[in-house]
Amino acid sequence: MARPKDESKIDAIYEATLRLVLETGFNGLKMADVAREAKLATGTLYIYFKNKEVLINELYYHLKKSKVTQMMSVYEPSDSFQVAFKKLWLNYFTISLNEPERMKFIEQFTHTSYLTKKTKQQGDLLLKPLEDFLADGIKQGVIKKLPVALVLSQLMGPIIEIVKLHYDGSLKITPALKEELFAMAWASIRK
Amino acid sequence: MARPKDESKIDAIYEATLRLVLETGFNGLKMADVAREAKLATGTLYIYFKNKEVLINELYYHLKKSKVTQMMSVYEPSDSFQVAFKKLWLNYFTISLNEPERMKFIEQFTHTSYLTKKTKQQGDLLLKPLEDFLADGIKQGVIKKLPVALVLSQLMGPIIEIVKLHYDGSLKITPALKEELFAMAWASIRK
DNA sequence: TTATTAGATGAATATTTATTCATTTATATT
DNA sequence: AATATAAATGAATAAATATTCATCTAATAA
Repeated sequence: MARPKDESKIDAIYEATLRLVLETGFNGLKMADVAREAKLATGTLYIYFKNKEVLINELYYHLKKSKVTQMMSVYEPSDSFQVAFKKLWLNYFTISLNEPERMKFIEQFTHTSYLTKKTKQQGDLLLKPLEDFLADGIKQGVIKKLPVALVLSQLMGPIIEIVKLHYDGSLKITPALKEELFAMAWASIRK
Repeated sequence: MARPKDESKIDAIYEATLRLVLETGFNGLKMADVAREAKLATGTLYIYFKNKEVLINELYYHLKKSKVTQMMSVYEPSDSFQVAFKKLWLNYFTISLNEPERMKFIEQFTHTSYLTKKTKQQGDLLLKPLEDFLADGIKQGVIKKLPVALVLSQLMGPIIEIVKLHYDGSLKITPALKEELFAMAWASIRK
């Protein structure tokens, strides 16, 4: 029996934080700036997020979850490994190019101490379906027998770097180039 | 006719800054902490570096230069492309594993606004010999015909990710694994 | 040996910024 | 409508920190 929280504010805060964090990093992020950008009073921020650290951790999980969900949405278990792999890779690459901010944010925090152990764990958990998929490829003898984490690094690494180049404006990605990059990724992990 | 600067202090400052920046990022870096860690008074820092931004920019260039120099030191022009490529790749990978802090620092700042245009330019210039080497491989028809920046991303990307895994303690790199990773890198860019 | 000069010091200053809280406002229930 | 409750506000507070500067110290050169 009172005024309800306006859930749309959470999205506005997330959006503002994402944009500003990429400019400044965690410590450079000003709560007052987030508030202004999200069109709220600073005090209102603290109704939705206990403090700056919590805000970052929740945004991290939110972004990682939305990204992984979007990526896995094209997965069809009836596909062969190769077909599914290509769908997933192209989808992931396209998503990353289209939302480089989300990718950069996730990438920026994954290996830092701003994330709590719990957030890291929860984030890693999201990748489980993908890891299972790759583990199956190894079991089938279609891709190289290596630690799954390493296969993931081999696949993610170039994408991260290439998206950054693209983001900086120093590289234009054509459809043909995309195909070529997929071929390179596949060549590197296939048996 | 006066007391001379103690150049060894620069190294101490660099070392302290590197260690602390990896914990905290640029904005989290406290000049007072740098001074304490380098065993100087805070005021002394400002004798050697005009301010925090200059310190970071100079350290970035210093680290990138030392890394590239160390990498290129194994290059012998008389080697075939393949032989030279393997030497360079293995050397770069080993160096990165041995000095992950240096790698992480460079990687952390390369695509951010803390670096001045000038520092970025100077840093890019250091890679010229490597780019020439790769361009030659393309010309010889040994590796895929693609923008050199993209070939570099394809090669650096996995290394960066794998070094982070190793740094976090979640992956041990054996000599056999190193060979395997080289093979994957080569498979991805060979024609 | 002594004068000169620049390095070294660290407390003080000036600025920035996360978080709190007294007050106001809007909504849901009665 | 009236009331109760929680959201919203933004100025005030408290804490942190980059940089400066008056003072001291040590090395050079005459």
